[in-house]
Amino acid sequence: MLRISKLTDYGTVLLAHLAANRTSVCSAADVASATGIAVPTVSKLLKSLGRTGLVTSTRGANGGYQLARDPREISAADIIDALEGPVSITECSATDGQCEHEGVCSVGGAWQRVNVAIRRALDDVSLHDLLRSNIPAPQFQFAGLPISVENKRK
Amino acid sequence: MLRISKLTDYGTVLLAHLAANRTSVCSAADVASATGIAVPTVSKLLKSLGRTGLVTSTRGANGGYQLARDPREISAADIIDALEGPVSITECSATDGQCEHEGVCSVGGAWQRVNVAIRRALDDVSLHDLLRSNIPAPQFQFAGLPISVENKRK
DNA sequence: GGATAAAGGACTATTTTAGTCCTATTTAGG
DNA sequence: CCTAAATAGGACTAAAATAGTCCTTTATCC
Repeated sequence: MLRISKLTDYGTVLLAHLAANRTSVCSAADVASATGIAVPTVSKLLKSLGRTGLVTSTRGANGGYQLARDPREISAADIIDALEGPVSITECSATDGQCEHEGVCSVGGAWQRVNVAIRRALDDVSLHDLLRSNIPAPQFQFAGLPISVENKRK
Repeated sequence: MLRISKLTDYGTVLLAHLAANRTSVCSAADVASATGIAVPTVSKLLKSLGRTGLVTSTRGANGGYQLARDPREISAADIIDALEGPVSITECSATDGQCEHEGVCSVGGAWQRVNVAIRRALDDVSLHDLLRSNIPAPQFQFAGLPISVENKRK
């Protein structure tokens, strides 16, 4: 466990697509069909990424999204922060001083240091790095169109 | 976000208590009253920790739990593994090869490396380390008994 | 044999996450 | 200036994970 949410994982896929198409403006629908993730979900994610400044948006006809800056300048921590709020391994370390077990908790500050270590690991990996390990993925297609595999049950 | 569950956090507090009382056998009730965490919850956690070998248990009258090994030999990763299953930042990296987006996912292997970094951070911190940062905690007491503050709402 | 304590597991409630949809606003282009 | 194509924002629902409780069984001490 200790995992990022599915949505954050999707978000990374979306950013990867935008990074691979930096020159063009991509609509949510474009990105959705390219990645196989449902349109409403893509839309929701890109909105969040827009609010936090990882992508820029253009409204109106021919509008869409673009990566806001170089993939080297976007870290894994940025992505997680944007979609899940600030990285922090325990509740305490986020809203510090508010822990209900404060009087009893003998561990408190301990996790903070773990947190710093994790934070550093996440800061050190950029979107560009994430893309480099990209083995060009075979894509499921039918009649030339990528097939959405979302919502399939195991 | 990207946090450990509340139960794992509690688990660490329990282990900290056992570490501080290595010489004696502590019953679940003892630990509960010392930490202010509800008995059934403590019991559930200690059972899990027993199954995964972080604590040893003695059944019957005067039974209870003891830390299985030196606090230096128990890492944060061990604790998380015991209570949440194997650390892994995405679903894919846990049950690899089973991702439903496999054909479309261009990011896959990327998170794995982030995962390794996090894993390393968690392996490097031992229960003993967690205790060192322990500022002796003031405890809420009433008539000499520690007060459980669990289930208080904000 | 009775009391104490863990083992195991079933069960419920709560919270979080995922996913959808509706309405308003912005912009390009005929 | 009207229409179509987009994003913005937020309400809402459904599903899943988490937290927490309780009950029954088994082991051990005295």
